[in-house]
Amino acid sequence: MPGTPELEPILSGPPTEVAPRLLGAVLRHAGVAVRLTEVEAYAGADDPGSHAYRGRTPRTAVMFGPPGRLYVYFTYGMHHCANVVCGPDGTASAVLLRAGEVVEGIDLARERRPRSSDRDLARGPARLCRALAIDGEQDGADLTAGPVLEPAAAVAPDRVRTGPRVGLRQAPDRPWRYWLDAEPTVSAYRPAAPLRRRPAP
DNA sequence: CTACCGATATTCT
DNA sequence: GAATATCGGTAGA
Repeated sequence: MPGTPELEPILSGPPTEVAPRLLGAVLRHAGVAVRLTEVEAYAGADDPGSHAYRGRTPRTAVMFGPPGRLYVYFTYGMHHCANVVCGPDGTASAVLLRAGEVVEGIDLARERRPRSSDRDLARGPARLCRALAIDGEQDGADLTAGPVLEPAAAVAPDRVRTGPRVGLRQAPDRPWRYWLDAEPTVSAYRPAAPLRRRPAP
């Protein structure tokens, strides 16, 4: 189809290079468009924080496939989160879409997240999926056809900030979270949940 | 704002 | 049995 963006140059290379390229890009699906303001890199076999670290499972199969697809997983028994699978091929690397700003279809997004402020509509990986109506149906979707990813011009390097990934106990030393400075839609940083003991009987 | 808690599929121990 | 790439509600400072 004419005008379809060419994703290959954007998604080739290690996830730590792909992630900052995705900042400012727009993901469109089901009547809503979100401009990405925060992402995280996951490097597959060498990365203890990655779902792919212990090898392929039914859940993670898409990450082991070709780049340019969406990896959607279901977690905590109720939420979906979306990643862009990137290259090089066979490495199971991906970039988690953590947050963004709704730039189109805001009324639809408000319907999908009724008690949310506009700022919070896509602030957090599961909220972003809800606003875009992304769920398990989109796992493995081609990003030039299903949910559509529209790359942005590279943002100024001094607008990109990095820090530790959110909610991970593993590999906290890798500052692989990337976000745009001074964006209100960037999600709040939360360290990994501490171990919680079962209450006494 | 921080802190806790419940919901509960998938995966691992 | 227990942890997890989370969120929304509630309670409190």
